[in-house]
This record gives sequence, structure tokens and C-alpha cells, in this order.
Amino acid sequence: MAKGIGVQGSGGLTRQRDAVLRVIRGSGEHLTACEIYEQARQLLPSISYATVYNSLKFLTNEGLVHEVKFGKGASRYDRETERHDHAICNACGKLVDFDLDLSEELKRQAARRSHFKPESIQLTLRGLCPDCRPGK
Amino acid sequence: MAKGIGVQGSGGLTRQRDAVLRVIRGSGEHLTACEIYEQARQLLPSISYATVYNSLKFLTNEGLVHEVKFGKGASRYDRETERHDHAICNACGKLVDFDLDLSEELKRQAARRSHFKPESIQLTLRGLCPDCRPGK
DNA sequence: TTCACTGCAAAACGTTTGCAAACAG
DNA sequence: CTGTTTGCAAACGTTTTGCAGTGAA
Repeated sequence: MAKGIGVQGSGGLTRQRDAVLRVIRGSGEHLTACEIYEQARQLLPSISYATVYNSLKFLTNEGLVHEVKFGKGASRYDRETERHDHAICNACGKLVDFDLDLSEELKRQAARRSHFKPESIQLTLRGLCPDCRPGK
Repeated sequence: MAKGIGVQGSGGLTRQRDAVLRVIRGSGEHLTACEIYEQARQLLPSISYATVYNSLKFLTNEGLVHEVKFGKGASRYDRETERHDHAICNACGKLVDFDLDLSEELKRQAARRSHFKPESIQLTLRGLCPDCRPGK
């Protein structure tokens, strides 16, 4: 297991896990487990809810997808596994990825203020998305 | 209601809500609803779980406490209601507040990249807390 | 008397688990 | 064969809800 990060033929990329991965990769959105389950059933009607969860855990561990947990409700899963930041709309809840150049200086400042040994750093912007801002 | 942010005598600061508020203010930690329930019962043995939840929602709406939801499990509640950042220990899960001067330039950059109208911005550092870093 | 708040129990929600059957190496 | 993965159903922890009873204005 974890013998490589290749997409095909990696350790246990079963049909079910592949279906889940395909659903996530095929969507630009950040899907919930429930949405993934519904879509995965179209690819593989026999798949079960628990298997979707198991697959999500597997894929997250393998680094093939990224789990995002925010605010209320369910986790969401993201095909983007590189470091990135999030913007959340206060009106409609939409979650958007973006990338910021967080300077080394900022990381150092954060580490100094928190007394933590930093491993990763992420920024979250809350506001109004383009569809919800007044006078769009 | 919401006639002021005063601690005493504000709109509906009932005995139960006051007990919950006291528990949160009396702890430097970020308590879960469950922990708050347990401690609040020591102040007010008849208080119920649902009332703790109702009170937390009320206090959060009034801006008297701050709700923090991260990763697995339960929400946590923070007496600090000013803008601030969080550091989370990847080893023990400890959650620590700190404050960073997020420059206007950074906010502008985030707004530009995300196309959001910014309302608030927050940074999350993950790493190892002082107790968990090797060679402490 | 009125209306908001409380306490309780039950339900809802997202997620995890136990286990037998199916599968892959 | 052996270990892993699946599907199902039941359990779990957190939070919300419905409703009758309480208490303050």
C-alpha cells in the first residue's frame, strides 16, 4: 500500500474507489459525501454509502483528494490537493478555492505568535461571492 | 433584544444563559458544548443539554461568544470575540488563538483572487504545539 | 395573561462500525 | 488460501426539534 501515488494501479484503487475519485475529479464543485454517493451510484449502482465513506478516507490518506471541513454540516471533498486558500460566501455558502502567496514572513510571524512549529498555513476569506454581492 | 452588548441586564440574559456565558468566560480553553454542559450543571444543576445549545446559539448571535468549528467533532466556543487567528496542533489537536496583523494588501489580494467582496479574513496554522514539538 | 424561555425526549444529521459475504493476489 | 474490500444495518456523537410546563413582565 502507498507504494506510489500513481493514479492507475496504485495499491488498492478498486472499482468503487475509482468511481468516487472520478466523481470528485469530474466536478469543479466541492461535493459532500452524500452528493458523491448519489453521483457514484450512477457510475456503479451497487455502491454503498459506507463504501463511499471508506473510499473517501482512503483517497484522502493517499493524497488523491482533499477534505475540506467548514462551518455547518458535512465535509466536502476537493480534487485540488495542492495548498490553497478558501473563500466562503456569507450569503449562499458557496465555497471557492483560490491561491495566495503567503509570504515566508507571514508564516514566521504566525509561528512566532502561536509558538507552534508550523507545518501548513491556510487563509479563509468570508464575504460575498460574485453572485451575491449587491449590484452584480 | 440586542439593545446593547452589556453583560448584565441585556435583553434575555437568563440565569441559564448567564451560566453558560460564565463557563465560557471562566475558561481559557475552547470548550465543546458537552464540556460547557458539564460545567454549567455545577453552576445550575437543573440546566439541560438543549438549553445549553439554545444558549450558545443566543450568545453567539449576540456576539458575546465566538463559535469555532474545526475538523472532526464538536464545535468549540471561545470567549474571545475579536478577530483573531487559530493554530491547531496536528499531534494533540490543541486549538490556540493568536493574532496576526493581516495587512490590507493581503486582504486586497485575497479579494482580487477570489472575486469576493471581503467581510472577514482569518488564518489557520497547523503544526506542532509547544508541548508536542520534538525536543521540547 | 402573555410570550419568551426551559427541560425533556425523540428525531435528525453526518459519520463510523461490526460483521458476513465477495473479491483479488 | 489469506488478507482486503464490500454492502448492509445498526450504532454513534453532535445538534436540532416538538411540545408541554415554567417564569418573568
